[in-house]
Amino acid sequence: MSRLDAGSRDDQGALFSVEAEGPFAGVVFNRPLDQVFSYAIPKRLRGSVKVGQRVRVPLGRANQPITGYVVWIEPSAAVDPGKVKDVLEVLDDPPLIDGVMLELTRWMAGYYACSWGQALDAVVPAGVKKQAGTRIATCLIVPDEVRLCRDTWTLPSRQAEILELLCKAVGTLTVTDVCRLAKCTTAPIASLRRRGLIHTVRRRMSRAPVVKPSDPTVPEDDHDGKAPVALTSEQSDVLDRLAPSLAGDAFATFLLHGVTGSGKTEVYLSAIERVVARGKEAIVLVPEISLTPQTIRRFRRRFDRVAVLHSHLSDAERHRHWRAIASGEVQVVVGARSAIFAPARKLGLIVIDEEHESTFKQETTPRYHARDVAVKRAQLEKLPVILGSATPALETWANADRGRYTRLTLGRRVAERPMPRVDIIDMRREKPSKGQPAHALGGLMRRAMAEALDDNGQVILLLNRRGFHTFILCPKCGCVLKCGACDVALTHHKERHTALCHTCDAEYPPPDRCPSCSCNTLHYGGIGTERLEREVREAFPNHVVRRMDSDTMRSPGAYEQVLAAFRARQVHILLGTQMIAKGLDFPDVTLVGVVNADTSLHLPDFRAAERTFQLVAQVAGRTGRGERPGRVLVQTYAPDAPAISYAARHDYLGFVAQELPERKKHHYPPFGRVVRLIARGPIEADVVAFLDSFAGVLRGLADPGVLLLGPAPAPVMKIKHLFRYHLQLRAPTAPPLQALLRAALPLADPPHPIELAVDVDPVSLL
DNA sequence: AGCACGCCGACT
DNA sequence: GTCGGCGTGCTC
Repeated sequence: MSRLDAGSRDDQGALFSVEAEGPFAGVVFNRPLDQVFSYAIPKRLRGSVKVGQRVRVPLGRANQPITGYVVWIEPSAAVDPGKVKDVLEVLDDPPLIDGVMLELTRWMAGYYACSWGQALDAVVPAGVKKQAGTRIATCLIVPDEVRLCRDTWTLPSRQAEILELLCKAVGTLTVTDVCRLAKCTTAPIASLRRRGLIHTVRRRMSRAPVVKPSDPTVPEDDHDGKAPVALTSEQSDVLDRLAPSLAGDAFATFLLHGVTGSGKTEVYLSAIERVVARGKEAIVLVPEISLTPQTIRRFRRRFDRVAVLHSHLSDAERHRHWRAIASGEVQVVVGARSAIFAPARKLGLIVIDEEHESTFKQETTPRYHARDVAVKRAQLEKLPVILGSATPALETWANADRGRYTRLTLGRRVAERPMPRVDIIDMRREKPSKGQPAHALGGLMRRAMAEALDDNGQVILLLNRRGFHTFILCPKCGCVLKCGACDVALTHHKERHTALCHTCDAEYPPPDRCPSCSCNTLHYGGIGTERLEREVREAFPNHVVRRMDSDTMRSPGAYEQVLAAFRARQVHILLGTQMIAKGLDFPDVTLVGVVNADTSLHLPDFRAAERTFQLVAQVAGRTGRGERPGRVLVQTYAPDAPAISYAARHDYLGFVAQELPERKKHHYPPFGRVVRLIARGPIEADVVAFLDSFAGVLRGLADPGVLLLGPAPAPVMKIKHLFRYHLQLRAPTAPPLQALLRAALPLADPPHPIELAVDVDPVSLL
């Protein structure tokens, strides 16, 4: 796009002869308007409007002022000169967005079917847009000639004092600063100003930076990530393969396939060291759940200037980090999904850890996948990107097979530690004793836990379901209690004394009568983490048990506190949802138990098997990480399901070999692309009618290679009183789908209040 | 997406 | 006669 660098030519605009006053600014908006609008730059703003800034401009018949992004500067407007309006105001200086980000967002707009302006708006954090943590202050300036001969005037004492203060101050002082320092009102300042001895400028300034005390809950005595450890031979082989890319300026994508415990992080750190040594910067994306103080410390120990972008930063903190990164003060940015848009200007490397994680996919518009955006950004900036995982997404694996990504393998754990032995427990044979409520833990699991604990080991138990009972059923009429707003079964949370909807968080008093037939024989069933915790406490009364799920981890710092206690061996059994499955590294864990491997296996989603495999393989990797060997027990009712049996053998390749043909059969990724269109609205019939008619439009426009399925009710039919229907478009490659969306979406006109969402490369089909 | 324009129904 | 319903079409 030669137009993108037109910004550098804006002062030459006068060379082009145009009838209206040029140059013009091309502006896009956070609206579904797929056009770039031209605005004239008025004389008073000549030279100060730059590409990548936000501007206020009038739009529409009412000339409503609206904020837009300048995407280029052009010598002449491509529309009727009579229609062109003036830019009203420039909002940012220096510009927020650089040329690479403009190109990246433009690609996102095309790929994810939104407008350029919507993509841009999603990339800039709210705190940056609001300029949080800054305000416009009146600064007091002493002209040099006054400063040099200030003794020549005789002034009232207050004014003399203030003038002296201003001359000696390092940096500029504001009116409020002076009032505070000189303990005076604004009156003497105003007098000085009237005499012409000082003048004022209005300037946007950051508020006094808040000094944060270091977090006392974080223990410092950690063993991991001290000085660079000696690399294993595999690690240094991998690094040798990466070396040319780390030293050069070429686009390359690497898949780092490393089994759990093989030391992927050490490879990242060493790779980053090399690009930092060249004066370049790196972005490291990790799933939000991995942004623990431990991870962060590991990076801070190796690099002086690390910016960490959590989801819990305040607007002001986020703004400060953004500015620090943009001004080159940061070597390494570590963050979750949105950190891929960090405004690093000398980027040399991008790392995506746990690249298979679905949290990299944004579930609101624009529904981008940070891994795929990362690869695009790397391509635009000509730099290497490393995608790391023990269980790569099948799409990534296929890209490596096709030669688009370079595969690097860490097949062995560090220190020659063996992979833990995994045993599958067929729960169909573990009969509960009659009349007793079902137990979460079978006899084999209990014995293994007792052995591990007796042997001074620690235990991790995974159960991917929150709550006490997971359903409430009426045996008389057969109905399952559902949320009033959603098509979702309620979960009984005993501690909170509530029946909870996990979709909309609505709380109901736990009923004792069936709402439809009024019988009082309601059956509470199913086992969640809360109930598992009680069972474990009863079975192991002499051991300390801690539960980790989003209910117990509500207060900030709770997560780290529990992990610190577990590390200090004050806790013997740690149980929880998938938040305990990933990335934890505790050397004394000798047993991992998967309480129910089947929770995600039967979901109506083509990735159900892949997810189950990943979860079991990841949690299995939490053991055998120290001197002592580890063991894994997996309870399941589907011991023959490939997802489970291959995970038990640590056999990623075997799983892939069996799963890929299944995908191929149905033209699912990686053998084709999927776009999902979701319509939602409060009246079911209207949603159906709209999606039916839009499906007709799509059929009329689609070329023969595109398969259209639906409309059908979404698996979760109703969320927050809104009925959801969807349809799927599938094609062997992306371009026909892109073309279809481009042609059809402008014709989609969902009648209010129906909304239509477009999900390109959906990660969840629920 | 907003917003104005415009063309039809029940009210001072 | 006019206030206001929301269908249509445009936005530099």
